[in-house]
Amino acid sequence: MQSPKLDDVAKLAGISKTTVSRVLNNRGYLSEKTIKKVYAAMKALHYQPNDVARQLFNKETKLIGLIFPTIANPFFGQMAYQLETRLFNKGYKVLIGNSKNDPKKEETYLQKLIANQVDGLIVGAHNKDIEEYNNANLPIVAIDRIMNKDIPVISSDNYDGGKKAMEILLARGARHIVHVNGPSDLASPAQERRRAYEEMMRARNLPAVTYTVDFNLSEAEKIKVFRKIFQNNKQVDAVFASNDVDASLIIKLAKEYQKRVPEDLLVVGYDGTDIVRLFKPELTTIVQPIEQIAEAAVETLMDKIAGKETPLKVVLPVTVHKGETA
Amino acid sequence: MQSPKLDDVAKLAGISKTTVSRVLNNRGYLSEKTIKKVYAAMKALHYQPNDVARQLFNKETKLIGLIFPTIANPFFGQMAYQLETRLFNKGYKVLIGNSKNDPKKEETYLQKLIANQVDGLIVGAHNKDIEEYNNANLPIVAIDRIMNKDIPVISSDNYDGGKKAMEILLARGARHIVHVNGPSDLASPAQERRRAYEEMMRARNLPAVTYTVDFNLSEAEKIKVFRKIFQNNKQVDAVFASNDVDASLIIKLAKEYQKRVPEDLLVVGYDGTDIVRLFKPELTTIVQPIEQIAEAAVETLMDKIAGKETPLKVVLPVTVHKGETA
DNA sequence: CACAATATGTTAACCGGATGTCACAGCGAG
DNA sequence: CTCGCTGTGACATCCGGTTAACATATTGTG
Repeated sequence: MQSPKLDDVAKLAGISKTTVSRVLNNRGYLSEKTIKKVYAAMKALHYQPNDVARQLFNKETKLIGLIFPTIANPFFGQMAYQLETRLFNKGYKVLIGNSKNDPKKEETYLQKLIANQVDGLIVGAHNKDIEEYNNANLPIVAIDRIMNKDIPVISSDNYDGGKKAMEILLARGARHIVHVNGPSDLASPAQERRRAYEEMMRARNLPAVTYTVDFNLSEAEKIKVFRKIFQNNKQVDAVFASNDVDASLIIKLAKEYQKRVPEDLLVVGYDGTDIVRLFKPELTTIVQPIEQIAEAAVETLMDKIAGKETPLKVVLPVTVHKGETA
Repeated sequence: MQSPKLDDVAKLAGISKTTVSRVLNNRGYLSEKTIKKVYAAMKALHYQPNDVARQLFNKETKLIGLIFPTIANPFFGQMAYQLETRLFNKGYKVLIGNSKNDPKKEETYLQKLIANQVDGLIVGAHNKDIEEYNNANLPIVAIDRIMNKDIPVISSDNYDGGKKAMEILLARGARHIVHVNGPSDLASPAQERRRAYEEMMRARNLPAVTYTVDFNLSEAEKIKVFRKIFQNNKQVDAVFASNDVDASLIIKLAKEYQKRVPEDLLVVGYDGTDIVRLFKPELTTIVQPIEQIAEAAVETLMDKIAGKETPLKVVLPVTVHKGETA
């Protein structure tokens, strides 16, 4: 009851294994008659070539590994979807790993993917100090994360995103603006938003207050941090959040502290996925060009796999989704 | 510059290939000394065993294929995340495929996954008439989709979900309730919601009006259908939607037709993902127990892989998230 | 000292398919 | 008739690791 092999097909078609392989791979001289016989036999047996055997011989798996914090988050979910679609069109399959909360998981994932001989890797996970990437003799592309000098980083224009968010808030008269960002020791281009925030505050002689939440924190833990925003900054009149999930949590919390949005508190989010724009159109947010990022990541990875030179940095423009929260 | 092999490790450790393999697989008699030597050599060479070669010999890949319409949708994104997490803990990797809009893509995906020798499959895609599943001599579990008599279906209690939604709407005095569901020729347990809807309407001598939208339709196409709800049912005072995305679209449209939610129009959604409850807490929705579904799907699949008998149907309870839209 | 248990090596087959080399038959063209 | 192209087969080797069979060397134990 086990699956048929090349030999079985050959026998049924009354020809040799070699010729069947020739048909499958379109090599050498072949007559119409044999080709038809082979396909008929394959159909009759429901023959599916064993890719594992091919992969071993060809040293190419047509597999790409994806490592993200969690595809349950709409930003990464949408990103993974876009990447998968594009990779599929190029004949690749996608092995996905969620590393959230767990550098160890990221590490074992990386090992497993390498062991599984993936042809390349696209990484958007948020953990620190993963040594293995350096020894991974493998085409890698990073999304919104700086890994090492050899790995290309695809990201949106985080500085401009920060600037745009701040311009909106300042134009609406906010002065006590609080910023939320990831840990500053995590090398991520998202730190550029912080730079934009701090520079623009400083230029106006306003105090810059940045709260740090690790992306991997649980909702409860994040809320703990966000409470401090309200408790320690009575005058706060605006928040520039590092993503839309955080922005939503902050808006939820605002009610508890008797702050109406947007009357008493302006909020700008970040990411602007389709899902947020559908579910929470009132949220003003900086929209990352997910499709373009995915496109650039795949193209860059394909180039690396092909052995071509690639830019080490691709920066794509952001846009603004104007809602009512700012 | 290519990756080291078992033989290289053996040479460096000054022992034979066989012994290294023994160390790796923990078989036969081994001395502490050799074990250490082997690990030292592996570390020195950055040796990673080639799983493809192992897979070929063992006829087991530790790969599970996932086929969903699109993980960009929060329901499937969260589901995929939960599945992946559980499968990872059991030593499996996950190959993911988004089949949206495209029966052909589902078919080629299925073929590719089979060719890649996945050990099992979890399918939640929404296409019709995919023959290949029948010949796929492979452990398969379906989520919210009826495939054939041999494939177990994991789903939430759709009839009860429909009933709960209707009870909410009827209790709030709605009488002209419109239902949105998937195509009735698609064999899905979600049709049970429609049955609950129609039975409860009929029991009250109310006209049952069900609109059909294929899950795979684009937003623009869906909106076209939803407009008809308002155009053809001037008296409509409630909508029971088949998912939260559709519910959101309908709420958006309601404004255009001068219907306030919930004063003029009640809306109940379906799925109740974490993301919706965060971004749109005001939406009343039937919450599917995603974690439990994922758990049951993985357990069932593991049993099938182990050759055990499994139930052909697992039904899990739904709950209600009470917002303000109904 | 003999015997069993422990530790390691050698060799070869195997997983399923790809590929290169030879051999050989049929057939049309020159 | 011979050359060269077309079509097919037989065989061996390779990909990288696993495993069974068998041999051998080193210990420890009664």
